[in-house]
Amino acid sequence: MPETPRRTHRLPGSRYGNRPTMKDVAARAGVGLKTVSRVVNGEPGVTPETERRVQEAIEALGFRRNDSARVLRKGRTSSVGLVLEDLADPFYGPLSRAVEEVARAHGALLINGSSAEDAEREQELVLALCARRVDGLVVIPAGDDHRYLEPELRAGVATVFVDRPAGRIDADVVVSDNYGGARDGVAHLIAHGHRRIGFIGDMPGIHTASERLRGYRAAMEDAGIPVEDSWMSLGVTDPGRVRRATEEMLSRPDPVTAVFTGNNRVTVTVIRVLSERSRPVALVGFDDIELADLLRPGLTVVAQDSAALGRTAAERLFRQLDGDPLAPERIELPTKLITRGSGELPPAD
Amino acid sequence: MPETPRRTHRLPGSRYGNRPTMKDVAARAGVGLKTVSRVVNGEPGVTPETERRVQEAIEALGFRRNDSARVLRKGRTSSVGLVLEDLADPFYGPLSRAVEEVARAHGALLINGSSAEDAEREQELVLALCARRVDGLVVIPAGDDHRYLEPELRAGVATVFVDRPAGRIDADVVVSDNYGGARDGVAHLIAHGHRRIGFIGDMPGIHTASERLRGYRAAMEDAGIPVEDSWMSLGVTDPGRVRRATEEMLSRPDPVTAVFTGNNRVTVTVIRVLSERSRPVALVGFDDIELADLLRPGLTVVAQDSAALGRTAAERLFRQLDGDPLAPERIELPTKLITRGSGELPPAD
DNA sequence: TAGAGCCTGGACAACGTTGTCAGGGTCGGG
DNA sequence: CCCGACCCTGACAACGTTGTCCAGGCTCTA
Repeated sequence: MPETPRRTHRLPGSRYGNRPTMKDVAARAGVGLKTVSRVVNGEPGVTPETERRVQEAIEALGFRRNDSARVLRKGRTSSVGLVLEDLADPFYGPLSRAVEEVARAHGALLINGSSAEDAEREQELVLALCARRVDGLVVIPAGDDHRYLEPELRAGVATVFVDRPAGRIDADVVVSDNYGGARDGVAHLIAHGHRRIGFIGDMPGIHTASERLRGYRAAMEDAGIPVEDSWMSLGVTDPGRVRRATEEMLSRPDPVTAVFTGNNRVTVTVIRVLSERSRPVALVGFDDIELADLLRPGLTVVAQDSAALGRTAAERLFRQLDGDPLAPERIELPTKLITRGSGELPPAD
Repeated sequence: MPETPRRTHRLPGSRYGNRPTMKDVAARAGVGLKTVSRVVNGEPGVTPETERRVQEAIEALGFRRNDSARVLRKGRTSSVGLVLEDLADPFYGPLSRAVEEVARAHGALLINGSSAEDAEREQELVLALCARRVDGLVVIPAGDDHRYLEPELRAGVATVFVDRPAGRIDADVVVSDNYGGARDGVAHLIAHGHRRIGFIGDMPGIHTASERLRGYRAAMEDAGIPVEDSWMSLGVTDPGRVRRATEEMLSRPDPVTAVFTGNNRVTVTVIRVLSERSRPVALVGFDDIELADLLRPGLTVVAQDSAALGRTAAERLFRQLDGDPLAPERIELPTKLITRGSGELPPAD
């Protein structure tokens, strides 16, 4: 007695719009399934004549291999995830591109997303990427606790943090020398005769911000200059408040004669404020800015090489993936002081 | 006679680093596979007690659902691909971010890559994305023949082109009003008394470049000014050649008194050249530039809203995905003339 | 001409998940 | 007390691909 045929479980509607599968190709070419697979993957052991027939069928049907199934079988997705703060921030453009180029050289695609500086959103993104089984992760952390990544690390997801270190887990990290860069920048102002130097930066809770603040303090201390609280403005980045903070520093009885700004957003606003004033104020900013050389005076900056950050991180990632079980390491890239005028103005006392 | 047990086909080494599967979770929680699936997906029909046990096992094992398998089963990847020219170009930052935000609002991730203005690389990327079965594609085309996408379109991959139209296929496209913007920009110069106006732009093979050139010609014609060939420099974008072209226009017996630049890379170089000269030359550039207001004179530009391009394209994409079988359409977004000084300089005759 | 060995091709299981369906238990009503 | 309705749970197939293994046909040599 023949079994009653089991009802097929095909999904309703157009699954992938009903794309042809290898089975369809095989049927059309009159060969076996595996032979199609061999042709598609360029494996040896297929006669030219058979290969031609298969190619023809592929062409005719518009077949395209389904990588989801391939991934499921092979266990590798050939893709890496990049989580950064904001894709639209010009600082991250070269970084993303560098990661992409390295990934491309290793045959991998890049999936990326913006955390918008929100720890929860960062975690959500990272875990979504892990669920897709990206081979590796490059993360510019927003939060300060990454223990949620522990199971992933144990499972062998290669991970490299960039720009800021990971929180509460042991992982590779690639950062700029924020401390040294800020120290050099401030020392540069001191060398040009300044003693009352303002610092405007982000919340010290952010690693880069606190390192840069530390560099500022170190340079001042090295020069034997006691720092007054009123010279520092921390946790201030939106244009309105930066403007107010700058004006305050410049309007006191003993105004600062120079300003060191902790990141490019702050720098831009400060330039605007200073350009409205007649008395020249020296300025050195952390992070380079496009067209900085065209301003009058040219903008002196402590530049980090964001492409190098991305490239270094991605290369480290693929070394992990290539099997070396490397001990987590902290890699620090140097910054570069670029003098263009604004940092060389003498104090207007 | 008992069958000899078939050799298991487990892959060598650490597949996904041997991550736990639902089966493992089920075993540990002492429940069935499907029950775990139900808990993971928040489906109804599980008693709180059972759910608790499952959650516990998930936690203990560090289980994370494998989306590759899920995709294979469900036929939707919840991801969209974005192919652009260069992730590092500031013009594309806001565009990418906008696409990402729309995708996020629809629960999708963004996979993106740079074509580096190379048609072959564009195709390679697009097809790789199709193999991953992205639900949709946003493409800034590098090539001018997209017939290779026909099978994909038939298979139901939603596709929207941005910034430039697709070549030789019928598809949605979102572009800026390049023609109108350039015409307005040049007309603005004419209105300020200029008659000898230079144009420096990309190869007319690139759609945006030819449209902007067309706008330039139209404005000149509207004003009854015959255009001399020596005023136009086409297909020139690298700094060295732009510099030479600019200097040439300015050193002839009858030098141009104003320049219209066809994109931001060109604009930047021209600003550098002009800033070295004593005689003021008016300038209007296509594409806005950060800090354009801080230059002296401020830079007058025809600005496109790159975030709006991305947002519009992505929204259109998801409307396609939500089922409306929309007829392919061309959507044109307006540009905006922003006057800041450089375009209002009078001719120095 | 037979046997050994190679080459090509195909059958089949397995990857980890979800949809379908059926079994078993509980509860309430007749 | 029995039956049906309902709820929870799990067995099983299927998604499309690739790795393994075997069969059959061919060539080459003795």
